[in-house]
Amino acid sequence: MRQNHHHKKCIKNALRRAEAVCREHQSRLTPIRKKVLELIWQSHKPIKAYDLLDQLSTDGHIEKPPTVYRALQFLLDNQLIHRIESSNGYIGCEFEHKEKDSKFFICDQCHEVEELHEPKIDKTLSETSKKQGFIPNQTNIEIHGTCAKCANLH
Amino acid sequence: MRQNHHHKKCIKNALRRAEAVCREHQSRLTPIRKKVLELIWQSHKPIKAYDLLDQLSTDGHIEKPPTVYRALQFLLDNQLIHRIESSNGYIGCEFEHKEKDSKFFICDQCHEVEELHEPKIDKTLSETSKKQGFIPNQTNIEIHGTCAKCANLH
DNA sequence: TGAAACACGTTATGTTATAACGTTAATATG
DNA sequence: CATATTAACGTTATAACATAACGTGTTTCA
Repeated sequence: MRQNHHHKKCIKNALRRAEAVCREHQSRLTPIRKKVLELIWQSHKPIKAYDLLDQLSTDGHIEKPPTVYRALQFLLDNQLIHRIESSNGYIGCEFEHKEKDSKFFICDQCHEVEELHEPKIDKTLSETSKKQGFIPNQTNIEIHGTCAKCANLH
Repeated sequence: MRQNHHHKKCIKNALRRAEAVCREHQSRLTPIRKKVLELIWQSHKPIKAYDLLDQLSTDGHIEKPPTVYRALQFLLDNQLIHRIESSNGYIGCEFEHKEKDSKFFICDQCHEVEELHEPKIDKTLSETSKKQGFIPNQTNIEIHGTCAKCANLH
């Protein structure tokens, strides 16, 4: 797991933030939504919709796709998770953003994902947009490669 | 169409480049691959695999998915096209790159896509990667928004 | 000319996602 | 508090995107 951090804290933080956001937006963190968010936060690797579906299902009851896709949409809309386009996966959002941008380093060895926030990048991109007369609404950056940890293992 | 350019020239250029690349790589621009590349270059909007499939099919003969996906894979491998991850579409590659990176402005109004090449961005991203100890292999940037032309129409 | 590699045909299936409509639960309003 | 309204969820079906696996034809080249 990335840099020995206290992962339970991550989950707790995520839930706490989710509750705050929902309070603010006057929306509801229902049991399904909460459960999906927790499952996503089990790791820093993207998880797929159908894997979530499996984990939501029990012997007694198999959840159907719309259940999980609706929860995912809710969490996306509230900026609590991100979608990784290049792998159809979903990952917890590490920061509070105003913008809906998502910017990641994605390790192709261990599959961990790290969100990046580097004002310089935002600035450069926004300059380039301006130069072209393009009005950006949502920026996605997905950088595939090898993370520091995997690189150090050779 | 973007800035009244000579679109037939685009297609011709693309084909010419494809032939050169294939010669260089000792690979073959077969009729199917060529046809797919031409279809992709019919516009500067991403086209989807199954739309290509429809266009490849005739009254007499319906092409099957592997046909088009194989051609797409070939063109991707040879950096003649890019995949737009956020819309499952394919678009002609406007520049000769060494890197497999793909960076786009995507207009959500008219759906035209413009490839961006801005060394400053590359530089900033590579600095940020270095700082994190991340070794990038492939970078995808997809900036959704409104293009200059659509913005000027209000 | 025949072996090897490459490209394509074909069938089947896997994976990802949404439409549409009915039911239940939460919230707001008189 | 009753009931209207909206939000959330259940359920069925199907759409949209993509690949596995295996057979056949074509090209290349020794």
